[in-house]
Amino acid sequence: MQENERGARARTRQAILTAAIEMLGQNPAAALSDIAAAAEVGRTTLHRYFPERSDLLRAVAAEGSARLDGATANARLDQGTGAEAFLRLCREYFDLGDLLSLIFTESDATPIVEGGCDERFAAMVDRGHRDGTIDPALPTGWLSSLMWSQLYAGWSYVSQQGTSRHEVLELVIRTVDGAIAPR
Amino acid sequence: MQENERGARARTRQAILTAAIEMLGQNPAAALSDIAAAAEVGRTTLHRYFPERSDLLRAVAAEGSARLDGATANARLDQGTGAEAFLRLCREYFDLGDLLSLIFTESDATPIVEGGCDERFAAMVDRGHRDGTIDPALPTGWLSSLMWSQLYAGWSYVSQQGTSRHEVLELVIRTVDGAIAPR
DNA sequence: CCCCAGTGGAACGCACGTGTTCCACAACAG
DNA sequence: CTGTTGTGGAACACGTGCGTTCCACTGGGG
Repeated sequence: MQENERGARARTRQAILTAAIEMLGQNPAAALSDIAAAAEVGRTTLHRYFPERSDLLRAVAAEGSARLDGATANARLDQGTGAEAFLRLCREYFDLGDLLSLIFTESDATPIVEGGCDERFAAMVDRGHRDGTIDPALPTGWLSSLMWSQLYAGWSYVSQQGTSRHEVLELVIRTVDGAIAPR
Repeated sequence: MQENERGARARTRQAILTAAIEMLGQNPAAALSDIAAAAEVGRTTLHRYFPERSDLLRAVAAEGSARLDGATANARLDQGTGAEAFLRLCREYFDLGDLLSLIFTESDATPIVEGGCDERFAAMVDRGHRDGTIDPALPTGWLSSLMWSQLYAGWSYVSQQGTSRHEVLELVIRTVDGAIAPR
């Protein structure tokens, strides 16, 4: 949003956004006072940056979309076989961390993931169907659901169990790999 | 709960419970007035059966556990190979319908699924690990997370997309089958 | 017929989250 | 030192969900 902010203001705004992503991921109905406390700022300060709850939600969605776009770009979806790109994307998205809960839980307005599946994602799946590395019986939409649910399950597994982040990522990759492979 | 209820009372209680499972699955913070409306009863009547919200939540959890136990029993986890039993369980659980959302969303108190994984589930996984039908690299806890996340993704897919219930179930089975198979 | 269990609408007090205003304090640049 | 900037506490009004009480209506069984 405000690109011209510097120093303290930019830092405070970012702290609030980060705390909001964490808290809203755990509970989409989190109170503003809880988000303010998590960001270690007063509720008054939060309202100074985001006058209404909807303003904060919009900023969180924008921040989420930006992080998501960055991760998608890092995955270089147009390189290698379809399945290779798919697994690379999973690895990149897994690093989104707290944001995964938020993306997966988004039943509300201002969606982070654009509806109808990203076109780069669809192109990657098509390539995988054609080069024989992705099971042609699995439609694009289901592959998207599959990926997000596995990523969310993995992230929850990290948060709840004591297993290390890297170890769980390998579990996710292994099961996704098996799930999308042709028979 | 009240086993001695008959006729109208039992019917009303069941209607409220069914509506509560549906509404709470869509939104865990659903208002009691919305649940009452979904059950086509007055809010007063709802309070007459479940004085406090926590009473309703406990009854919903009990009802959910009962349905879950029934489905688990139907799956005959001790028959066939580990993987066969695993997929049978997925088919049975998929029929839980609305309840899947509720089970997967339960971040609150009164959990429906007992913590630490059901012992029958663990025994089935162990058998699958030994008979070579379930990838030994996948621990029991992860297989549980995997199953629930796939079932939830499938159920959401049915609710959102126009795909038929049976068709989606086959997608779930296919991906789960590939995910748990040894390499 | 009357009784009564079951129901539901209306209204109230309460708790909580939200959005707002006002004021006090600390850090820092002039 | 003085004014500006960023902050946060206190208090208020408002809306909403919750839990309660009271009363009127309906339908079936005695």
